[in-house]
Amino acid sequence: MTPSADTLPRTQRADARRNRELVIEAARKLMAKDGLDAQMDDIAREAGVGVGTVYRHFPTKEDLIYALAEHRFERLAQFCREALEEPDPGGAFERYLYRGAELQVTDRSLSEIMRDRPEAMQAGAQKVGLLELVRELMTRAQEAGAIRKDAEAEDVPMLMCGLGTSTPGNPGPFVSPTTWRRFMAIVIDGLRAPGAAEMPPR
Amino acid sequence: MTPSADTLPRTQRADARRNRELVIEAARKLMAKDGLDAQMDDIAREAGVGVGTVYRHFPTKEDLIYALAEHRFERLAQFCREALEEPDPGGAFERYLYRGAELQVTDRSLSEIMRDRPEAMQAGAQKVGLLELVRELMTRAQEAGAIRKDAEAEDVPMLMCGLGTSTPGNPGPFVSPTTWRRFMAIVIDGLRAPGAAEMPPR
DNA sequence: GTATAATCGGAACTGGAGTTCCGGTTCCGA
DNA sequence: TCGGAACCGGAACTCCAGTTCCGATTATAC
Repeated sequence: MTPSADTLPRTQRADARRNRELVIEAARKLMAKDGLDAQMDDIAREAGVGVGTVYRHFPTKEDLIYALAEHRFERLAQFCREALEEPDPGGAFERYLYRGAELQVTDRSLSEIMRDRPEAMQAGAQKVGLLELVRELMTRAQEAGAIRKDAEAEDVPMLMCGLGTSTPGNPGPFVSPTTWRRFMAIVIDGLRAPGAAEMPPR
Repeated sequence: MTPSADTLPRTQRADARRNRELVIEAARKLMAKDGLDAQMDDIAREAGVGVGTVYRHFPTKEDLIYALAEHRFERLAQFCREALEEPDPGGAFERYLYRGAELQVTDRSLSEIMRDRPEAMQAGAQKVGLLELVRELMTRAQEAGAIRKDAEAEDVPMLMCGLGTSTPGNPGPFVSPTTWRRFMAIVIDGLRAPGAAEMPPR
């Protein structure tokens, strides 16, 4: 009898691991452009593998979306960690919002996950600890008096959801930089305001 | 020879006209609940007619969506006209934003049209003159010093697009009242701010 | 009342996207 | 080097939602 009771190799084969990465990368690229309804066949082709291979790693398209969600939220978490290094709390928080906004405007998959896949979003954000990171960033900014006290970390996703949506002047899936920057300017001023408009408790 | 050169009746048959209304009303109801991918068969059943009838009035699902868009934007236009009656310009504008927000949160079709159907939105808004109405409402508020001068009517749809999107605390298609009211409080404070954050020109 | 053209209903058709399946291929331990 | 388990590729299948089509029905003019 071999040392291990179950003879299955603990780690998957090298090519399988590599292919998994190729698929995720292909999904990231295509879904950034076409949104979550990029087709599995196209993703497979982009990755340079067959559809069968995609389905071995991700039994369902939904599973692939979950994996992608985690990947994208990890990116946002990185932004948070970098912002936490900065000395100025208010500026750090606002800069994070801008970087996040830019990512969301550039990547359809991210905004569609936030819009249409609450569970995937929840799971992905949970896994990378995004909410806590944002909360820390925000609390600092509040203690520095940079933003209103009654705002909370949970408000951020809703504020950001408005990005990545088309507007009359900007047909098509991607909004122009000036458009979303105007939006962000208003939101950030709203966050700086000392709560003039009464905000209902969460 | 009959008085009219072409013997075709100028108006369609009474039952046809009635059925057209029934279909639009059914689409309004179902798409408010299920979004734009409510199914044609279900809409027909809800209207109490056959699918064939739906397709005679609206050769394509897209055509039905266009008709619905116009219907929904007409509602927003009504809100505008009512707001224009009010004496206080700032309050009127803010009240309009809240009524619009509530409609958007209640009606998935409206937010999905604004998100995913730029042309239908453009056409519908154009037809009911919504942009001009909003502009008038906004200009008044600006002249009264209630909101920042650098905001424009075209910014409104983008601000409103964020509504009707799910957030971690609110899975499912509809957001809770407290959630969207928090969002609106921040946006309105951002609109009241005298432009502290630099806003790029449109 | 009757002719007739417009309208209706819904079964059947169609195309597209997710998923399955299995013969062929490749990696890895012995 | 060699055996075999794991993995790969992609044609084929399934399912579903939009659309078509035509015999039955009904409103309207005379």
